[in-house]
Amino acid sequence: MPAPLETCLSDLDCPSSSSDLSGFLTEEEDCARLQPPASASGPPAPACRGAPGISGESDVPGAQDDEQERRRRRGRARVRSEALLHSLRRSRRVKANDRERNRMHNLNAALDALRSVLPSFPDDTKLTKIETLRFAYNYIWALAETLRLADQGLPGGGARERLLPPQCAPCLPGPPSPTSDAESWGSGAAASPCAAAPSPLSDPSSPAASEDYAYGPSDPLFSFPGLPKDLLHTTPCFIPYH
DNA sequence: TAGGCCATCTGGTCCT
DNA sequence: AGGACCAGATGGCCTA
Repeated sequence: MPAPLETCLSDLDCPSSSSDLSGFLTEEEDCARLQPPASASGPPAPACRGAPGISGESDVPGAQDDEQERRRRRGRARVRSEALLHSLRRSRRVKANDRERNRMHNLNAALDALRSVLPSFPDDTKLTKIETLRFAYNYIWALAETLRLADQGLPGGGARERLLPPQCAPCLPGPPSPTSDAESWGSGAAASPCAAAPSPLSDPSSPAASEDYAYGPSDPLFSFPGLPKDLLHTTPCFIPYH
C-alpha cells in the first residue's frame, strides 16, 4: 500500500488537524490525482463530478466502464481504510480507558491512605470521598490550631497531649455516632499503644464531653475533641458544602 | 423506590 | 504525539 494509507494512520485521532480525519483523499483530491496535471498554457483541467459542464460520463466508448471500475475500487479502499481507522481508534480508546482506570485506582489508593491516618470511627464506617477530604481538612486545621494554642499557653493548649499522632488514630475517637457505644471507644483506646492518653470523650471532665465543646452543626466531621468550640468560628475557611 | 455513592467510559483540553 | 487531567454521562449497588 502506498503512502496515502500511512499518512492516514499517522494523522489518526488528531482533531486539531485541519486535514480530514485520515488523510484519505477527498473525492475531489482523489479526482485531481486521476487527472493529468494541467499545463500552464493548456486549458484548465476538467473538474470532477459535480463540476460545471461535466456529466461524469465519458464521450469515449468503454471509458465509462473504466470510470465505474475506478469508483468501485475507491469505494472498497475507503471501506477498508475506515474499518482500519475505526479499529485503531478503538484500540487507542481502550488504552486510554485503561490509563484512566489506573489513574482513578491510584487516586482511590491515596484516599484510602488518607483515611488510614485520620481518626477512625469505631463502627468501621467508611468515610466517603468527600467526607474524607473535608474531615482531613478540618482535622489538619484542628491540629494546627491546637499547636498554636499550646505554644501560646492558652486554655485548650493542653490539647497538644489530647490530639494524638495519626498512627494512634484508634485512640483519638471522633464523636460517637448514634449507633456507636462509648465502651468501644474506651476499650479501643486502652488496647492501643497510646492508651495513656485519655480519650476526651471517655473522660467526663474533658471539655469534649460537655456541651460547650460540641461544635459544629451536628456534623461529626466538624467535631474535634479537646478543642474549644469558639475555635470553630475562627476557622478561616471550610470546604463548602454544595 | 428515590437518592447517594461509586466505577467506568468518553471526548476535550492541557502539558511534556 | 502521547499521556495526564478533567468533567459529563451512564449504570450498578446500597440504604432509608
